Amino acid sequence: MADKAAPAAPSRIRPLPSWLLGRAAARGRSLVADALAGHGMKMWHHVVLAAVEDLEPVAQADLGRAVALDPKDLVGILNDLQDASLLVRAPDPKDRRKNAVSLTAAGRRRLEDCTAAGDRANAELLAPLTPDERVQFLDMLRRITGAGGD
Amino acid sequence: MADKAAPAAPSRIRPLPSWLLGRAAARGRSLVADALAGHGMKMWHHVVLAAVEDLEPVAQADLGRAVALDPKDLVGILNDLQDASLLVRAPDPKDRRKNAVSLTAAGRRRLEDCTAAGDRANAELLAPLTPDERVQFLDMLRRITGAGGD
DNA sequence: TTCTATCGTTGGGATTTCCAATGAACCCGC
DNA sequence: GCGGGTTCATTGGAAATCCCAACGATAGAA
Repeated sequence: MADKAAPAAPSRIRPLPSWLLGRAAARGRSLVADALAGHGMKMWHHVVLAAVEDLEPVAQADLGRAVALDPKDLVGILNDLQDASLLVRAPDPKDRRKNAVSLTAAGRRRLEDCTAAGDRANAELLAPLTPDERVQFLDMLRRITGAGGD
Repeated sequence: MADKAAPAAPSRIRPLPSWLLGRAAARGRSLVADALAGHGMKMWHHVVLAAVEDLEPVAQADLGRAVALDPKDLVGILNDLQDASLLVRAPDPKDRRKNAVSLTAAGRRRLEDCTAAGDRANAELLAPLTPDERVQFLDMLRRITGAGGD
């Protein structure tokens, strides 16, 4: 468990915020991916499932725009989730081009499981920070991501 | 300029630190990539060039371990950098299996350019933070990446 | 009607990341 | 010296991610 000696990055690279940020994000993604894998889900499955909960019933195009996912990739995700009976695609009587995507009861339960798993992974991710620091950290992240503009 | 409306992530996903971290890291990578592209470089080109500066003369295997890059990918990066006359691979007389990788004068100049470009990109990335916050932010990132353990 | 745009879907390309195998060269113990 | 195991640089390719183009079907506007 300790033989994964992470060598220090080059001296010019190590102090770069973008580098640290990339490393931290990679750790976060790894933790979350592991947690979700326990429920047979991947990150985008979780994201799409959560988006459907927010917007249901929702057309695929709107869904894709909501999560900034390519329509092609969304089809694959939705196929996976529908094959697992976590959501359904129903024809929209108002517009026969559209699929009204909605969660199933199993989808809602799975979403709860994934949310719990994701929260645990994130708790582990932020474990090195004090509660006050976590609040500050998230606030800084929101500002950096341009939550207010661009 | 405002038609790049970034839709809000799902309510269950948006507050996740791992999600924010991923978004912030993506922004950082994008900014740095754009800055480096102006010098015809990519992120790994910059990282490898900086690692060579730290370790030269260095064998490729050691270099790969230092930056945690797959040997195959390192070959491609080194080919690019050598084709651009930024570094040289010299046979190691002590061990004929090894290539002693060293910077050229042009490589050193390019590294300075990339460092300046990277610093500018990172300044833009952290622009929303006050100087004090930047110090705190980097400290938190270092702790999260497990700079002190794991 | 006809023209334009959007829907879900399919196909494919570019990029990144990772693993396996090769031939050459090294080191160690005999 | 000489085998056995290891490391070196390199090659080949799988898998995942991301992005763009096009299609038939459908809707809405002129």
